[in-house]
Amino acid sequence: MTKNEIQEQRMRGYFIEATRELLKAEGLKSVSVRSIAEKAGYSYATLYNYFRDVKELVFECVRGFSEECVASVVERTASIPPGEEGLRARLRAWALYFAEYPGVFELFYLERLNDLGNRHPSVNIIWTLPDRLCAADWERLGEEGLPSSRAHDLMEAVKYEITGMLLFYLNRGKPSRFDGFAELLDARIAKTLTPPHHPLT
Amino acid sequence: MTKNEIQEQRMRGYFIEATRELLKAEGLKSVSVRSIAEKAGYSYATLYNYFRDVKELVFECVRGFSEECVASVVERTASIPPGEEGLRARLRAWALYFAEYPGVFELFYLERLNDLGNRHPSVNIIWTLPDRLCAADWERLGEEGLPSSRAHDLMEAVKYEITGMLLFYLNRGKPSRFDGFAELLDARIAKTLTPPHHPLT
DNA sequence: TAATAAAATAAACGATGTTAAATAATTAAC
DNA sequence: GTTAATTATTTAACATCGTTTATTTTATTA
Repeated sequence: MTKNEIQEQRMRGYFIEATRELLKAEGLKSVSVRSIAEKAGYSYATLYNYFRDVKELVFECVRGFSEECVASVVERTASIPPGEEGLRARLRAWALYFAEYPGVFELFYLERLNDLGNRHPSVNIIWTLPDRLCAADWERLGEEGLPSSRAHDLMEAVKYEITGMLLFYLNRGKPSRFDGFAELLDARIAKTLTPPHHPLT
Repeated sequence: MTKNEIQEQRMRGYFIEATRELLKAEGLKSVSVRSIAEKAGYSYATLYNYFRDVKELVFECVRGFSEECVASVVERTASIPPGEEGLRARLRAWALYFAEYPGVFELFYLERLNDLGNRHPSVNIIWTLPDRLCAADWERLGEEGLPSSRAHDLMEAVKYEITGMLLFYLNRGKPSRFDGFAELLDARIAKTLTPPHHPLT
């Protein structure tokens, strides 16, 4: 890495860090090219020497937040060994990270990235985040006899379901308080992972 | 209704209809107080004589779209009697309405309504839409012996799950094409409503 | 018809993202 | 080490946005 590249990466880092702080503390609504530049200590026009536009900058934060989320989940569930209980706990911790930082949820799932195209790397980071968190749990359940196709189905179901719950809770106030959300979250994870043996008809 | 109230309702209707058309055709990004007013044939300042702000106007469209969605689902599934098959078909048609009109999805689930508060009537219209669509199906399944608590759980699961799927498909390009989404939708509805008798461990 | 009330609009404000021109800082050449 | 060229940064400007205030037009009433 040449001298100029080091400096360039440093400058990008200043802007990215400023954006991260704004996103975490106040959410997307308070992230503007001017507020970022002020926090970074530069003029807002300087930003355009290091990022194509403000959307590129904002989505540069995805990787960092995903790593932070992984760290949060690992720390909160370190004592729980791989398996069914670990799976539930890690899915729960994954969801609670977004409930704690709604601005990160906005960035991951709500913010449009029209022109960046949907092949942007951040989309895959977001999509595969829960899979990475629970890989060991599914592996263990596989060793215990769970077919991998069934594992895949369950993971898909619970991923979509929790994302939908977060959407309603954070964006539509359903449920209105955190307590209600946490309760609902636990109940739904349990029921989806171990559905009762009771056919519809 | 007095003469003035009639005129006021008419004026509100002009703006609401203009907003509806913009939303359906081009999505939220092209909805602005100026574009609405131009389509309605008035100055943009006139809008503020009939709506507190543009968010109030935009959310006034929710009821109309929800009725349109109901009509679409009813029409597409009229021949299917209440029961398990009807349930699947109506949930599918509900999701496909949003896949067809991504702008309506944005309005229903993505657009913030910070200041309007989360007790706004549109939130309940949105939340209960699938319940109203499938009420007869659940009723029939109840008559056939399905416990209402189980029905409630399944409906909750499938509502969150489909919303999550729509979020990923419309906002993150997962899956990238409609075919993939429709296929995934059918598969997930079927699997969630009739999970296999196979415990995790 | 003239005075008054109401409705519609034009003008303006502050904030947004972005670009072009102008200044400051750094590097290269001598 | 001073000057010229290049690069980095900033100021100024533009178009667009939501909203408010002042002004003009339209309708109603005396």
